[in-house]
Amino acid sequence: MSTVAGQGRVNQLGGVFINGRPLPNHIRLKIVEMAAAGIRPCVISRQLRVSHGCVSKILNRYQETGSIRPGVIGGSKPRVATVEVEARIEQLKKEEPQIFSWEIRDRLIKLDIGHVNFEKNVALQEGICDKNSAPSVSSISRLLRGGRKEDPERKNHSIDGILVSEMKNRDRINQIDLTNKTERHDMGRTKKTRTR
DNA sequence: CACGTTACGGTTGAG
DNA sequence: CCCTCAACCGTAACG
Repeated sequence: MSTVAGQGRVNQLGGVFINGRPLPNHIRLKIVEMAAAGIRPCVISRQLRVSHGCVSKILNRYQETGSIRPGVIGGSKPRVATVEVEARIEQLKKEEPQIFSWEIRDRLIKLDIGHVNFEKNVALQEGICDKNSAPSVSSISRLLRGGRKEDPERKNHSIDGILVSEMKNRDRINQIDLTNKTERHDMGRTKKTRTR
């Protein structure tokens, strides 16, 4: 194990942390275990050398989600471009090869006015897309530039799976029996040697 | 004093 | 391949 140590810093309490990164799982677990044992947050903070703000946040999150894990970092929201919209983008480009991406976007927005788009409405209701509901210019140009590497069929089920599992977790809040459950959900964090 | 909240400087990753 | 940018991070400090 590389144990690359990363950029470790030391906080006011003498605890080690990596700026911008979540606290390691074992500490998060410890925080929740101690709280479950009736230990006050301020004591947990001092003993584990984790800022009280962080203890507060983790405990709070655990109460409302039942999960020890940090939130999902990075990435971007699901594409707002539906298959319909994508088709339209490609069509516009074919009809007028010299057209600029921003013009396509512009037209997309106009075309959508007064035209009820079911897929779009669903996306809006689910907060997947904003009031503009038009793909970004960069997204359009990338698509046109041959970026076509996205799997054709959406795989929402995986997301659903995650949400469902978190919901189940939530049900366990009532009976905190961490003493023998040892919550081991360390999903393999395959370090992919970033070169950033 | 305990602790909820948030500005800040930071990282991540899908698009 | 590189860039963008919104989502998240923990600390420090305020109230």
